[in-house]
Amino acid sequence: MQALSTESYKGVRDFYPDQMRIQNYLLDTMHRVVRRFGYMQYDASLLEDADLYRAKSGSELVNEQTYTFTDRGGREVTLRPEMTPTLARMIAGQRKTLSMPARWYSIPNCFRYEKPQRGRLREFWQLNVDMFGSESLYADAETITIAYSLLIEYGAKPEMFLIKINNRKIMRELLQNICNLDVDAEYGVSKLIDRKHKISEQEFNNQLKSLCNDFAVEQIQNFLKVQKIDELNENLRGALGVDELIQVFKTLDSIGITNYIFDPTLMRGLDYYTGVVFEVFDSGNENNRSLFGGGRYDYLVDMFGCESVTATGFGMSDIVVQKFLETYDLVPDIQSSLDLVICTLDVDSIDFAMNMAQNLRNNGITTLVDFSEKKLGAKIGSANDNGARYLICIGSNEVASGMVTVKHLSMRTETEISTDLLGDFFEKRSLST
RNA sequence: GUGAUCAUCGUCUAACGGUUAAGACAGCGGUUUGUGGUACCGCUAAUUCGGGUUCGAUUCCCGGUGGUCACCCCA
Repeated sequence: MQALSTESYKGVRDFYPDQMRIQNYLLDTMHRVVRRFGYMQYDASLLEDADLYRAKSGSELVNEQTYTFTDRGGREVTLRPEMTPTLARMIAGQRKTLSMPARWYSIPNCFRYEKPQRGRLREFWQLNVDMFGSESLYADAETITIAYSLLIEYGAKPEMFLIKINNRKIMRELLQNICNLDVDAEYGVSKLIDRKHKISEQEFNNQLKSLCNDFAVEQIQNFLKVQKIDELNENLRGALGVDELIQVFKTLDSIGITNYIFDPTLMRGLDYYTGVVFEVFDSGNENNRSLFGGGRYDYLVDMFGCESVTATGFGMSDIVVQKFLETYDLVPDIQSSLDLVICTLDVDSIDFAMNMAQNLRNNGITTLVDFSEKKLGAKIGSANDNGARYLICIGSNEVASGMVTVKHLSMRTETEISTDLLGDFFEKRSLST
């Protein structure tokens, strides 16, 4: 019989303890920062009815880029490729009873059937932060502030990343009302602008000319050259989207966030965005890559047949954050931690040690009993490697006398104490060190 | 999905169309039978899989698998 492979399934990761500590750090930081803004956690199953994604994005996506299968009852099931449709479903389901605005977050694992690459795997964890039921632009500003705060909390400096901001409404005003494009042409131009940085100037202009007339081409080219919001030409200055952005920028300024720019070329791929959109970029010279982003999507809940609920939010994947932190050497060296390791010196002392350890654990002290038959020196070494703060050896002397020697491993000090008093000893110590 | 590129002990590296595939780290054991990781010695452990060329393939060729890069897509 052929041996089974020890490799994990294609495109997913095993989290050995060393990686799990990092993963926990990444996710714990997300929880901490987002809760600090008053957001409440929700979650759902990773299984969803495949129709949920068909409704939103067309069947091609569902069939080719998701894990979709038929269950024993003949239902089409999809492993969630993202959280937003699930969230919209949950919001719609409780539409009448939720108090708005609702500030919700989640860190689901999501699955995409794609060819894996670095930073892009088939399973990933994605922080989702969303606010429902507020059409205020302060909601958009708050969302961007959370995104900013997360990276700062991870240890990033503002100059390490750049927040690009745009408003879909400006583009819609330009393409629909000023250039008078039909729906197809508008869609084509949008996709083209999204790809602008990937193709040459020449190529871009050629494709643009094939999509719309000379007047529109000139308008669009002029618009895309704009560097600052107040440089927008007369036609657009009065547009609703411009005023909205000015207000969001004012709020960001008042908070002290300076590493943002207005970027007229920023589209974000998603069709469901309706207003302010933003995307955070690594500002390092080598990889100017997109880290994550989000924006306003006011009509997504409509597909559940209920009253519209305004919404704004963003998503951020664990993998992208980790790669970003690695390039700036910001991944902390996290040690596992143990309050105490008890080393047994002979087999007859193990029961005594086990009993002692259990009493300490009942007092909330993290205690490991090393009952292996290794040399004592090796046991002390591995206690150190495991991040233990204190060490106690138990042999026949200790069992007979009830007195133990507590070693503080890093300070190399020893304290002799009765086993009865150990609970108090650690309770006092854990408060101080 | 398309194209490119890579694949050697658990990890990082070395070597070669030909005798037993080398080293370091890690792990385990010993020198040391109740107290600090050291030092010294030893042990464990690999050519991704399948096919082809060849007297002989880990090496060359083809294919699979997996990683990486670009495209596609990026929710």
